[in-house]
Amino acid sequence: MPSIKEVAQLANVSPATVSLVLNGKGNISPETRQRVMDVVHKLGYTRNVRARNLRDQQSRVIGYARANTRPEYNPILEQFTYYLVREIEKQDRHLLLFTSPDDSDVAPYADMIDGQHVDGFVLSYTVKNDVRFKFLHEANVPFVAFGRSLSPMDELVHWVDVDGRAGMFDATNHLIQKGHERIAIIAWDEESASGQEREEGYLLALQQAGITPRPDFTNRKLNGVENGYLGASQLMSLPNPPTAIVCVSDMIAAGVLRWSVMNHIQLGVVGFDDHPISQFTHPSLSSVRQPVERVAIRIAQLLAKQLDGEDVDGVCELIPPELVVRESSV
Amino acid sequence: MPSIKEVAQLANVSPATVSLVLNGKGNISPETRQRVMDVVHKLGYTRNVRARNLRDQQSRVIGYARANTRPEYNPILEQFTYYLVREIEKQDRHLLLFTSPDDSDVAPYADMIDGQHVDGFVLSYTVKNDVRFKFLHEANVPFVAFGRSLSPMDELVHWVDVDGRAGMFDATNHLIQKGHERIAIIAWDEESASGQEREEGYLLALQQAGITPRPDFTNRKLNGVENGYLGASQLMSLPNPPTAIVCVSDMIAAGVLRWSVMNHIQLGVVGFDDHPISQFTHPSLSSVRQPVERVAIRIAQLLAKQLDGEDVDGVCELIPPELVVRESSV
DNA sequence: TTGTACGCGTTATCAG
DNA sequence: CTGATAACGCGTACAA
Repeated sequence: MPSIKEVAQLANVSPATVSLVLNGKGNISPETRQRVMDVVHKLGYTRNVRARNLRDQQSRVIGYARANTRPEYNPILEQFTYYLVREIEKQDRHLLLFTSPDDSDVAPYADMIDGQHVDGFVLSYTVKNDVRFKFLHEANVPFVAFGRSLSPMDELVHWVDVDGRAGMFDATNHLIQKGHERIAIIAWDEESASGQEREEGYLLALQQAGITPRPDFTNRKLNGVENGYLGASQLMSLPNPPTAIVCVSDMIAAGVLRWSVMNHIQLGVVGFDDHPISQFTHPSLSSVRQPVERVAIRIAQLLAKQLDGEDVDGVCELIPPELVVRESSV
Repeated sequence: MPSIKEVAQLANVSPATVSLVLNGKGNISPETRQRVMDVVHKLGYTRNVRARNLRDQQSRVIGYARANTRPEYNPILEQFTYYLVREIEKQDRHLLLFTSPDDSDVAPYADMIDGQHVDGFVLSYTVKNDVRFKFLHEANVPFVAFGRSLSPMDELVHWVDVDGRAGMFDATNHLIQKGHERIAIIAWDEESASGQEREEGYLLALQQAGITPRPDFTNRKLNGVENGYLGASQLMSLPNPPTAIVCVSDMIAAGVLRWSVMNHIQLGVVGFDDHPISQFTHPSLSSVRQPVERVAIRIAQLLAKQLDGEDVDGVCELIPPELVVRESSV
């Protein structure tokens, strides 16, 4: 692996000159420039990124944690990660994956900072009062979150989120338009920031249609197909049961669908995420599609701004999702 | 961020001494050692990993590419990535994600090597005669592949794979035991190494049962639920159509299931991967479960061996998968 | 254009 | 036997 010194020797110039040529800086005569470039090509020289980063006191690496508390898999985050990497590479940065035993554990983040492995972070799976927001903000480490903490910290930090309230409002409203009046929801536990948003959209749509929400129509479950099945069976054994169910995720919705097919009871169902399999469940599942690519791109851009020192505090963006209507809600 | 120099000054020793203490090397008196450690703790000093890596000529980072030619998502690889990161962290290494326009494009790999971002690679989505094998082997860069190339290169490099032949043999044999005689397969294109293995298992099981394979019973599709649907409709319009279909992936199998439900035709179906949704399709899907965690752990270990210089050439491992029987094949 | 110092930790060499 | 000095890895910025 040739170094800048070898190039300098062969080109009869100083290492400094080579550096300037490589970076298009300084006043270098065309001949010298040419001579240097020739040697660079002949040797197949490529700059040692690590040396440069050491000097610049940066790593040009972004950290992104995968929590292991959620073995259920998440196609949204998988896509998100892909788009994120792609956008970050445009900035000549890279994405480093690390694990976190728990989303509310800041220790792995501290380790990454102390080891100076990363210049900043992307967070996902945010929860209410997410401790990472406070920790990273106080540590003065750049980061952008996919999702909010629904706390005052949201004013101070950078986040991009899908407007779950609008999405669930649309979903619920769509069912109302189809004639449903008894609409239930299967939501996550109250700790989930995104879950809470989606619930609010549901309630809002009911209110606007003059329907009084029934407390027993809110069923809380962890994510998962089996939990959707369970939730549906619980909701449908209520007196005066719902005729339609909105779900905070397609996994849950798939379980609801499964229950309705098994029990031969027609049910309006709308999910959330537009999971790849939604178009092929039976019946196919109406869902709220998250604009994952847009989110990833914006996050990468906001992070780059911070990293490049253009910081303005508290930039945030809410991106509206899109309702995709299929057989489960016609 | 305190440096080793500051620690040295406060402890009244030289930076070298601090380094020796930190690494438990050299002959340092207990008092000096204690004095240094006290200052280290007082300052909250952590070693600058980048400086160390520059000196050691390594990055302690493993590269892993995500190809963007396959927007369909893959829960197996998502899990795989997670387990991989976890195991690699035990080695004080990290996983760097990068994108590749195409699995058979080595340019992104070359870039990562030239930039000295990584010490080695993990490959997945291997294809027949995978060009990356040859390239990385010749470049003398350590790597371990999840999957083979079904070429002579397989003898020279390191790979770990799930025994798709055994898995598909079991799946097919299971259907034969259930009384099926006309069993078709929906496979991938012939470029896919893992796809070919699985086909062989299918053929093997038929042969062993004395069933002559029908060429028109092999249907090739790209992965995806919609393609499974299409494949099923094509196979089922053949004269003397199959009574059962094995599929190289659960995505494809889900499409087959969908077709069979829509057309009210009972069909034995077995998929491959044990996708999380398989237990909740209607009917639930029998599938071949990949031991992803074991694969990831072995890959990380084999890579570590190479990186630590214990190289032995051509270590490879075939790990048997497990058939999970559900409603679609009873 | 170039010499030189610097970023930071490690290790071989050398002095006490 | 203990610990300091200096060179090294490599690229970049500033003064000359």
